[in-house]
Amino acid sequence: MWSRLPLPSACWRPAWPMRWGGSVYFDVAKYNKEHHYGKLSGRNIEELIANTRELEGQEEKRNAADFALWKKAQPEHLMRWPSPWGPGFPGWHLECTVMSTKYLGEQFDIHGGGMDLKFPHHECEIAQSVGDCGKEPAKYWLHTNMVTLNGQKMSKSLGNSILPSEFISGSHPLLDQAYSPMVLRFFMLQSHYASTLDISIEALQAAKRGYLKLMNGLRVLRNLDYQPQEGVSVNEKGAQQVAGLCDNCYRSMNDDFNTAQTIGHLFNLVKKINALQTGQLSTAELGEQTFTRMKETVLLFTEEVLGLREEAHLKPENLLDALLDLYRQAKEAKDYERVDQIRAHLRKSGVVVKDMKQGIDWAYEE
RNA sequence: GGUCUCGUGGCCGAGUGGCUAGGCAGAGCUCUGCAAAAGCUCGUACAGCGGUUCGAAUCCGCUCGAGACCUCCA
Repeated sequence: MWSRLPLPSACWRPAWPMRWGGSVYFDVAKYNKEHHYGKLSGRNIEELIANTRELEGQEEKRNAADFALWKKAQPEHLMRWPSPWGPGFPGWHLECTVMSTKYLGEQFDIHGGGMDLKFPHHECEIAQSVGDCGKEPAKYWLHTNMVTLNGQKMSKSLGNSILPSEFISGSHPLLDQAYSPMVLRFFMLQSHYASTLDISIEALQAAKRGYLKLMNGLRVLRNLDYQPQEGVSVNEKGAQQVAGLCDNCYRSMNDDFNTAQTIGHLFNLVKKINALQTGQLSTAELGEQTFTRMKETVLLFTEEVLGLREEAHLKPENLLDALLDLYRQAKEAKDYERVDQIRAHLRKSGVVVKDMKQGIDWAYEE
């Protein structure tokens, strides 16, 4: 991969790197004379150096805050590429900088990552980019907080770490069932990205039901259309309330991606949608403009902005079994009109019913 | 030890000085052949102590508790 990327020689100006043996380090102290190393995580270099302990393998650095740009490959090292300093491999921070520069340019809009990467990794990325081209790599940094499990940090040593794939399959002793990707997404969006999120069975179950409630609302909404009614005028207060909820969706997302609050507003709108379905509220009371706006807003925020979509939960086999059961009953009752009806319905899905001596089965229509 | 974050009702989780967050669970009501769904109503929460203020979950201080980073590897 590295052979296809612009290699460091083009990337580094001689201002801050310093060479040592076959490795190259970034001189943080020197950089800090002109720029603030630590601006992202609110640190200053004096404290960093004062608080650092002596560790092995750091003899090559001028001081502990320096970081490797290019590391000399030891003979047994598998990763190795040629460079002006001999065979080696890029430092961790440089990998990211070179890749993002190649694919996103010298400066891009948003750089995400867990808050554990804020220091030192992202500070180093900033220093490298500024050192190289004078620009900070990202306009905005978006740091997500950590996830805990039953109030404890997930870690391998505690034996409480669960892989994403294990959530989805449900194959983990700490899980009571499988949780689909959309349920997990909903679960995470219910908290702010910068807050810690605690995973527990109770919380996951609650999220699953909440997600299904939202999806049911969406399904109802898709089938709703504006119906004018004679003698029914727009309820201004109610319409304003709905319009306000639509505004709030935008407002909360614009407020540092407050997805939790946005979901809250969406649920308030789902209440209105359900009331419309059961006739406790009419679209005429809402007014065409407000109704249309509500429909567009809810679909936009749920599906496009939050990325929450309906997952197919229905098992076609079960539905087919149910229909064949009705078919069998109709046949026994000699209700041939109904029998033909069921056959016609199934044929629409490419399924033909097979009446055999041994019983009833089905096949794909050929 | 240093720097920083957090502690909200049974559970999860928004909210940063006065205005209903929301979801799940629970109770009651309406609707209903039964059941479900849905709607309405309810619990009056902000770790503890003290302070600032007309007023604090929200600001300040202290205490207790939880967590992150401060070093390597990625």
